[in-house]
Amino acid sequence: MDISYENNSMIIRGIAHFSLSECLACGQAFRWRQEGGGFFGVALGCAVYAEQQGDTLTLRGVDERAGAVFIRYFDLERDYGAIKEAYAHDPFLCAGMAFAQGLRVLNQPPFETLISFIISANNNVGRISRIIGTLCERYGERIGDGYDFPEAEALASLQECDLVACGAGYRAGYIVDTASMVADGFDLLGLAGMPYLKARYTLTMLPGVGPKVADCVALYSLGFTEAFPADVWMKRVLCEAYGYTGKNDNQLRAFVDGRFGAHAGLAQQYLFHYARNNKHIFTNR
DNA sequence: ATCCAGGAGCTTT
DNA sequence: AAAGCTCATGGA
Repeated sequence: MDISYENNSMIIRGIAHFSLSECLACGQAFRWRQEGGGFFGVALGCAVYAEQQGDTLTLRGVDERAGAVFIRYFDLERDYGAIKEAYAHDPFLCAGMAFAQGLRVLNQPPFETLISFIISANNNVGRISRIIGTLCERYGERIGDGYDFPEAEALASLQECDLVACGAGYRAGYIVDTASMVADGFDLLGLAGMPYLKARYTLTMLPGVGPKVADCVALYSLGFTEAFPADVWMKRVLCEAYGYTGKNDNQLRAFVDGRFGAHAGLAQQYLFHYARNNKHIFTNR
């Protein structure tokens, strides 16, 4: 992998196992918009136009100062080839990895991830994106041609009705209350230094955050690759493709840990994307 | 019209 | 502990 900068652009050449469109359109990030041949989005305080040609990724709007955090954002320092080899014995997962060979798990800002996945509860991707977009336009900082995700303090200062007006529905109260706890000192970043299970449990102290949303935050923003967000689709996969018959959260986690191990979250991302785009393989749908 | 969506929280067995 | 009910909203 070779990194260079020119004209306020970051250019990363020689990336293997990477597809920009697969990474940005697989339900883990909600704020990138397809535009021309690439994607526009505001991330990490930069208004970015991202474009991929072969094994080269160009990020317009990212300079040397911001470069390193984007390497991490796209998870480009991780050896996905080695991880795929470790899963080569699993036929169903292999089908998923073959279906989206360039899928990676992004590392997004914790507060944005937290609020986004509180909104995701009992909701669909299209509407989740629309709600978050409205939230950013109304309460986020203007950056270039877009808006950043609002700070915790900004959301904490709102009333429930303000978030209902953004389309958040019954989750409006959860958003205000969770944002207030973060603004009031709940240490989101500190969770990354805890053992996974402790971080996961601590996250569920926040209103609107249960086991699944906690796993999304752990996986997509805190670096816990063993976290395995289990939504309705993943449960279909586990039951129908892996013979899972458990009932509660502990049983599911034990099953997943034994089956997928330390990179269960990455496996989950391949499986989720594969399942959502191949609904015909499930009987329960 | 009815069902569903990257669930969570509260109430009832 | 485990199963059941409800929650706001828009698209299919």
